[in-house]
Parts: sequence; C-alpha cells; structure tokens
Amino acid sequence: MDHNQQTLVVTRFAPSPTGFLHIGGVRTALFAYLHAKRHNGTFILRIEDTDKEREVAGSIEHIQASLAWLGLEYEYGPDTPGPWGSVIQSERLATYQRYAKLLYDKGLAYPDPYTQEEVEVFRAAASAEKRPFLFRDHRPATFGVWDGSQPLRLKVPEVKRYTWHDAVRGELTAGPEALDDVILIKADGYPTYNFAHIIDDHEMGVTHIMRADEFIASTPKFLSIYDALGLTPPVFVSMPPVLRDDRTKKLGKRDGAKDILDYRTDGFLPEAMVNFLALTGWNPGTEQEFFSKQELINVFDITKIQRAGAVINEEKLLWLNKQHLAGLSDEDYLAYITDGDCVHPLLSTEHRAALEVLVPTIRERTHVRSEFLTALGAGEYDFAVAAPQYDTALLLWKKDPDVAAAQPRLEQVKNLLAPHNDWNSEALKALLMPYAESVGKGEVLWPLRVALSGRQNSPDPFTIMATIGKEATLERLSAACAKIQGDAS
RNA sequence: GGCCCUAUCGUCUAGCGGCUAGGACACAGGAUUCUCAUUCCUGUAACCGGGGUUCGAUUCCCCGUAGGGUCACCA
Repeated sequence: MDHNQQTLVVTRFAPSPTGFLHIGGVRTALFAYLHAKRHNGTFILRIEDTDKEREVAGSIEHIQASLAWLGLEYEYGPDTPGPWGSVIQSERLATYQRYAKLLYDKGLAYPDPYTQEEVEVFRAAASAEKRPFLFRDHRPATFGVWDGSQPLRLKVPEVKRYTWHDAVRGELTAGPEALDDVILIKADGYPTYNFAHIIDDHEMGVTHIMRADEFIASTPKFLSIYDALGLTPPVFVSMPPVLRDDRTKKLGKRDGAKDILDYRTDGFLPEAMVNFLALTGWNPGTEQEFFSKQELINVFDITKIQRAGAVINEEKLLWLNKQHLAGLSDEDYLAYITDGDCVHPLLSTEHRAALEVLVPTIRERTHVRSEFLTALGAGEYDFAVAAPQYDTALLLWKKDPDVAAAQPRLEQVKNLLAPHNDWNSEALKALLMPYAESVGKGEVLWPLRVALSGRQNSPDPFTIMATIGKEATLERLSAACAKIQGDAS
C-alpha cells in the first residue's frame, strides 16, 4: 500500500471538566490513545464544558496532569488548538450556532414553544399513562421564529428503526421509540452534548469514537442528527463498563472510585497502570501479561475489546506494579521509594547509606511504595536506624533448651566479627556460615538475627549487619549477651 | 415500566462446532530457607438455566434468569 494512502485515524478523549478522572474514564482515554498510536494517527483531548453548572474549577489542569502522568500525549488539547480552533467547547459556541442556524433554516430544527414547566406536565402525563414520553408527540404544527431565547430542538428527519455497527458490539438496533426531538441548543446559548460532540467530531476529523457503553442507548438520537446534518458518522467503539466490586453498579465517583492521580501518590508506576488498564476489558489474544506502553501500541486491536463489564482486580495491579518496578535501577528505585512526604528517619539523608544497602531487600518485599511505607510505620525496618527493644524470650530458637544456650554462640560470632572489616553481606555470610553450619544454622542464625533486629520476622542477619555497620552490630550483640546474663541472675 | 446491552474459575481473561476448557492474579500444598519475604514446582477452582439446530454444542438460534445501561435545557 502506498504510504500516502494509509488510513487516517483520529481519536479523542472528551471529558467534561467536572472533577477528577477515575479509572474507568482513564481507560477510555487509554484505548482511544492506543488505537490512534497503533495507526500513527492523531489523539485529541477535547473539553466538553457546555454545562456551566457542573463545572469544577481546576478540572482541566487535573485532567491534563492525569494524562501526562500516564504518558498519554495528545496532538491537540487545551494548550494546543488545531486548525479548527479551540478544543474547549465553550470557546466554540459560534460554530455550534452556525450549524444550528443551518438546520433551522432548512426546517430541520425549531424553537421549543413551551416553558420547562409545560414540558414537565407532558412528561408527568405520559408517566401517569405508563407510556414513554416523547417530545415529538407535542411538536408544534408550525415552527416559530428562533431568537435564541428558547431551546432549539431537532425535528427528527425520519422516524424509523436505526441499525448501526459498533466496533465492539457488532450490529446494534433500536426502534423509533428511541428517537425524539432532542435539544440542540439550550436556552443559554450553549449546545447540548448530543449536538456539540457530533459537530466537533466532524470538524476535527475524528474517525473513531471511544466512549462508555451508556451512550449506546442514545446512539439513534445521534444518528438522526448526523442524518439531519448530512454527515457520515465515525466508527462507534463502545467501551464495556467498569463495575464496582459487588457488581451491582457501574463504577462511579459516588461509589468511591479513586482519582487516578491517587494511584500515583500510592506509588503505582504509570507504565504499570497503563499495562493493567489495557488488560481490563481488552486482551491481546496471547498469553503475554507484561507490556510496556510501546508494546501495547504495537499490538492494540479494537476488535479484541471485551463486551462484558469488568471488576478492577487490585491484586493484579499490585503484582504488575512489582513487575514494572523490577525494571528500575537500584538508584532509581531508591529515588522512587523516598519520593513523597513520609518523614520516617530511615528516609532521611542521614540514613541514606543504610537505605541503599536495603534496596534489594525492600524490592523483594514491596509491590508498591505505600506498602513499604506501611511496613516502615509498623516498625519492620526500625533495626536500620536504632538498637532494637525486644523481650529476651524472643532470642529462643525453637529447638534450643533455653535462651541461655544462645549466649556462647553470640559471643563466638562477636569474636569472629571483631577482626573482620569487609562489611558487606556476602563477605559476612562467608565469614560466619562455616561456624553456623558447625553448630546448627538455626541455633546460631536465629538468635543472631533477633539480637540484631529485635523481631521474629526480618531480613536475614547478614543484610542487617551490612545495613547497620560493624560498630552497631557488635554493640547489639553485646547488648543481647548482657540481656541474657541479666535474666539469668 | 419501555427500549438496549451483557453472561467461561473468586477476579481479569483465551476459546470463534469436536479441546483432558488454556493463561494470569489470588488461594492451598510442597521444595529452598534460622524467620518473614523472594524464587521454583504442584494443586483446588469456571462454561447461569431450559429448549432447539447439529452426528456433535462453552461456541449458533429461541425462551427464561441474573446483572448492567438508558429514557434531562448532564455529559
């Protein structure tokens, strides 16, 4: 195929600025992004701010920050207008008015002659008779003059059954009851979503619309607007819902859905997040689970998007994060683990050397930074910054007759360590293991480790010694021996 | 209520008429290990129900059931 004749793909993510982005919305953005990038296409961030009431200040910046964190770069956005002008709908009012006028002039749109109260009466009457309310049943015989003070409604061009194709769901169909004379322009001069998104997608050359499946029900209405405008609709790509844990509802902000940026605070890597999101509601058809963003771009295929709703599997997200964390250098991992506003002493520059020694240990025990911070708070790493407090009984190895038995062994370890200066865990292990094996590993290593950590469960003693240094090691061993002595007397 | 959509292990999913129904997370057991963790091995666990079509249905059709969505001057 001629390179110049490649199929052009343009997708967009079009949130309204009503607060933060949650995992469901971000997934829609990701799929739109991946599909565009897969085809060397264009990805647009459009802001649908046609409802002034619901707008939340700072939302646009927050949305941009969220996409930036995940690395979902867009060619056109709030700071980078396209040839068609702004991507912020409130800055495009003239465009919508122009199209509205076009429909009005052709008799395909008319001003709503009723007050909102009157429409409510119609609605209530329909409801009382247990039949669906349709505005078009009340369409005036002759259309008035539209002066902008009344909402402008579409005159449904043809009341019929619509059948259309959805890239995910296949053939979809809905009868005339799904069609109505929807409002195109509100009384405040702003367009409705129904109208504005169609015009924008057309003007911006959008080829594929990724959006939540809740829009399937209103697609016939959209189709009737496309018809009225004489436009060919783009490809519809309906995203399966992300459900709440209990599956009783679509995940929403009211149900405790987290701000996507909270995952960043917790320490999830953007690549892990992207990897995880891609795998909920989509799969490559192979058994590969670990993907970089680029790998996803290479294999993403909208025909493999899932139809059924999915529940977020947080355990798998944790697992994936650990897999992605494995790609960091020790240096980067250290920066990662200390990033944030936690104030534990081990994270201060004073203990940087100790923390560096502990990095491999922390890596193996941690899925995400917040997990490490919790362990820190629980005192699991206190051995690194202070001499431990512990009950002497803890020194008792399960096969030992009593605590006193450990003392001579700890003394011997001290003697072996005293002249030794190569203070890294491998060298220390090589130094002490022959002795430990001659006596019994548990008999030596258990009390040694407890003397150093003050804990039943901890990293191995050699790592601890390497972390705290020679001086502290010898001090803690002496203290343990003194403790045993004290108990005996 | 009308209309629309969906349905494989606990969760994410593979499957596109014939498979011992595969993988991942989680879980359980074992090996390694002084403990915890890691790592490795093994295992438990699923086709919503009923009718068809077919030589043969997880797969195709219909009817149930369950769940979701939608019926705004919100998107």
